[in-house]
Amino acid sequence: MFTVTAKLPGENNRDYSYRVIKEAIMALELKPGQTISEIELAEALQLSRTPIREVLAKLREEHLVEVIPQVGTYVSKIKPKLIEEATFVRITLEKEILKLSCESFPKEKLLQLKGNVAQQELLIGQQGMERKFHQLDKDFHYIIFSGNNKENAWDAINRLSTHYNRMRLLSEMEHSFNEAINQHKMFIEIIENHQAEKVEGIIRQHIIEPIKLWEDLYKENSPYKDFFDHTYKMPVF
Amino acid sequence: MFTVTAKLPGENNRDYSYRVIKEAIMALELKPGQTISEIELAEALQLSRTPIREVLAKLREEHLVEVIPQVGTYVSKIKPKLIEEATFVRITLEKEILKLSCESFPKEKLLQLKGNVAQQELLIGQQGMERKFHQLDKDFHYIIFSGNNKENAWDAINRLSTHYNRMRLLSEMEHSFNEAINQHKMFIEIIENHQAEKVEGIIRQHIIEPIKLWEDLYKENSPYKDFFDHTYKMPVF
DNA sequence: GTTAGTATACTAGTATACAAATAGGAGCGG
DNA sequence: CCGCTCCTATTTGTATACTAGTATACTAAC
Repeated sequence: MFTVTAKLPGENNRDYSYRVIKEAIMALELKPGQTISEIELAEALQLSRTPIREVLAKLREEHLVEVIPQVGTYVSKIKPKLIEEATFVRITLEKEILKLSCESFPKEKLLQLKGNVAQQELLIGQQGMERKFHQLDKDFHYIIFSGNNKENAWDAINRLSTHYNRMRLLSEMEHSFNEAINQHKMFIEIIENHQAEKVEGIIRQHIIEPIKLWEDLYKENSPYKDFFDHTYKMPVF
Repeated sequence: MFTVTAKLPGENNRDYSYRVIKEAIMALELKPGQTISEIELAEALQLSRTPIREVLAKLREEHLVEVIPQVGTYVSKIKPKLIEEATFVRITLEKEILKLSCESFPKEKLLQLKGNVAQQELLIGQQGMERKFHQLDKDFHYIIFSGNNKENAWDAINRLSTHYNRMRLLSEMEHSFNEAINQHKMFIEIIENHQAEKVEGIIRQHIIEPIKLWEDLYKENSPYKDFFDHTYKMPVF
């Protein structure tokens, strides 16, 4: 049904199944709109329904599944409205965080940023490294927030970005991530040289770029058409 | 143990217990640091542990309870770091939303805002109306976000504001909310007259004002001292 | 008196049995 | 052939029994 990785040490069954199921949804292995029953999941993970139910409750909070009582559970289709709101929140908060970083930023975190980008560059030209790159990308932005002591703010963004990130995966499967890496380098430059005036432009670009072509994925003749919830109007960027 | 209100129609046991337990925590009826066992809660609500467990998992996500396996469940103490992050996120996002509102805002929502403020004014001078006022206050800000189609952004703020809001309740139990009502009126004025340049000041004031005196609550000789988690450093405003 | 070991009671984690509600199809009457 | 009714299979919702880890109070040895 989906990739079941090994249970990590110190992980209880709930945390374990949360990790595995969420990864499957975010990697589009469990497809938007697909039916998933509690029993199916429990059997796939060799567990009882109890921990699975608690995981589904959590995923429902993140808009990743929808539960209809006595009927079934579905993977949420990608909703344009949630993409738009995530975009708004990310741009607004990340702009402010980057400006703060221009005033002061811990040296140690700056080193972490550089190390992270170095790892990103190692992936250039390789195939099938999308998931690895996405993890590094998320780490990169988390480091910036953490350098400003705003870890929970990043968590809030992350929870709201589930639909944005799934769409981004679709749109990047056919594109390279060179551009994103260059932008990350510019982030570091801006922080190091205190160029707060450059923040506005680069942030907007960095966040909107990956989803600019999303109309192609959304429209009638796209193979991914059914992944989207068409009951919501498509916002314009 | 705590106030158990009646079950609303169409509410399943999980939604019901979530509402009741969260209200009790947010109203400080269940005190920060207090132990609450699943069995206790189940008995108080006349339910089994299953729905209670799912509620506790949800509340843990919102940083409202902490679960230590095989030991117990506690109401989270108020953490300065979470207050600071909530303040940052609220100021940043709400500033941007109010600026957007200056460009355009639905007439119908503007009427809702005015109706809401009218209700707030009816509470002036009355005692014990803190909870009612807080509900109206939350509604007021929600209406603004909803007028910009950013309902989920508000939800994200709200989830992050659980510690901010509990502290605010403490600090307002001895103060009036006249000032807040006046600020709400100014919000409406700003939107109606497109005075984007006034946004910055009023937002900062509105969000920081209620927690300015919080050092009094936090320090050694305060009766509420134990409500706070002193392992975190206190940020400065 | 102090300390190490042990029994016990309490906790959350998990599995399972049962209830309630819905959807879909078989069967029947028109 | 169409439409209605009822039954059944399947789903999530709930309750309960069991497992395993933890803290604590008690006991016995030093």
